[in-house]
Amino acid sequence: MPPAQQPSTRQPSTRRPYHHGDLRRAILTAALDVIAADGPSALSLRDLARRAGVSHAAPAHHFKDRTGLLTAIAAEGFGLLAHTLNEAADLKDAGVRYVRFAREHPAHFQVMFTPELLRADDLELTTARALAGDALRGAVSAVRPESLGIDTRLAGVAAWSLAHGFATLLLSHNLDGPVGDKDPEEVFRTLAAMLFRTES
Amino acid sequence: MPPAQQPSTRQPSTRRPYHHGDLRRAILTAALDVIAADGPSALSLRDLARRAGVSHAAPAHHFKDRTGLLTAIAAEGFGLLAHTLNEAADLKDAGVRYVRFAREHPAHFQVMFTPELLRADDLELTTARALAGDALRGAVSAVRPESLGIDTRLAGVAAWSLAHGFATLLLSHNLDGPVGDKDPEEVFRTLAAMLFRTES
DNA sequence: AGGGCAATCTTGTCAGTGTCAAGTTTTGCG
DNA sequence: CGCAAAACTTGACACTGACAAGATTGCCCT
Repeated sequence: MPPAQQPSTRQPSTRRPYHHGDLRRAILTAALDVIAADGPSALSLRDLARRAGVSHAAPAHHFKDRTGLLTAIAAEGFGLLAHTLNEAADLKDAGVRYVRFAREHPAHFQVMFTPELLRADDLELTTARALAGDALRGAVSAVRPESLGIDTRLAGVAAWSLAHGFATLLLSHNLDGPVGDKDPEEVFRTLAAMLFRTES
Repeated sequence: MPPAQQPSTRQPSTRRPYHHGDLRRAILTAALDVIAADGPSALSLRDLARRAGVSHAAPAHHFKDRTGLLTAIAAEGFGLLAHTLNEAADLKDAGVRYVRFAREHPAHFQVMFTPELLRADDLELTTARALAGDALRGAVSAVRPESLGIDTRLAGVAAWSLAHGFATLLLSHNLDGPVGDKDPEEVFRTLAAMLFRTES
């Protein structure tokens, strides 16, 4: 179908306005849909432009590149992740939030950890990633050092690996068998209890 | 440079022979190089053909598709992984071998766990994946059930998540800081000791 | 030995894509 | 009010994956 000209601002006239209104956001959400469904390799700037009802070169004005679009997505993802990790009660809760983030924002998650698709030196990306890193380290250092093995640094790597591996395998449908119809977050809580013999 | 015509079989004549000799393997290894360097999205069938010194349509005869090529890589990867996991002494050794596999075959590893790039119903892929799954389950069930928490199924998920997450984060250069110049396999051994309070 | 068939590889073509350059419309600010 | 910049369009170019049809070669079978 012809993309149903949405004025979305201004005149309710019949013809599509020259300016979209919020093209940047429209392209971003369309891209997230495509990536969540078929992965980043299925992403086409021209297709996104068609979905938004604009010309094929319009996205370039907001993101410059295909790489620029993906970098913006990754930066947004790290921001969202940092936000939810900062509200974690303890380390286990941080892990659960990590898994939940991957499930609720699969496109962000996938792009965030595919560095060859990103502009590594992008400022927004690096600062957002640093924020997320701080949040993660904060959650790790909050646990009493006696309860974990030797090094808090290594304990952080262990926790991150467990959560990241679980989330990744979950998204790639490699845990459909073992997890079954159980709530993945609840399953992860059990795994986390195996790693750290702490409370609950 | 012009791809240095390698007769590799038959006449040492100066002109390149019509048949390549082992084009399938040549394309595969070239693809692995490209993927290891710049990820699957940088893969171009025409570029691989140029590297092998054949025409742009030659690869299609061996792999049909871009998807077919990636599926063949994934199948080969699962075969290699199954082979090394079957020789593991115990669960921790299986984890170490898992991480070593990811480091020695980063292209295989990346493609194996990117299902949207693969032909899901391919026979060679599904059988190879099943073999690898059996090998993993074998390594998990070898450990005495008392030493791990409750369910062996869940213990397997925990071990797989830890190894997979560590390998993934390693390949995406997210552990360059924490691991530093230490041997990653040795670091992982420490993490594995945290998960399972078993021997050594 | 040799004839023919299938596997392998080539050439040609088409639609689709990312990116750049240059022009057009609109917004907003001095 | 006017004008510069932002937002978007049109056009073009090189590149890609895929398909079709033809050329070359290895190999099997009698």
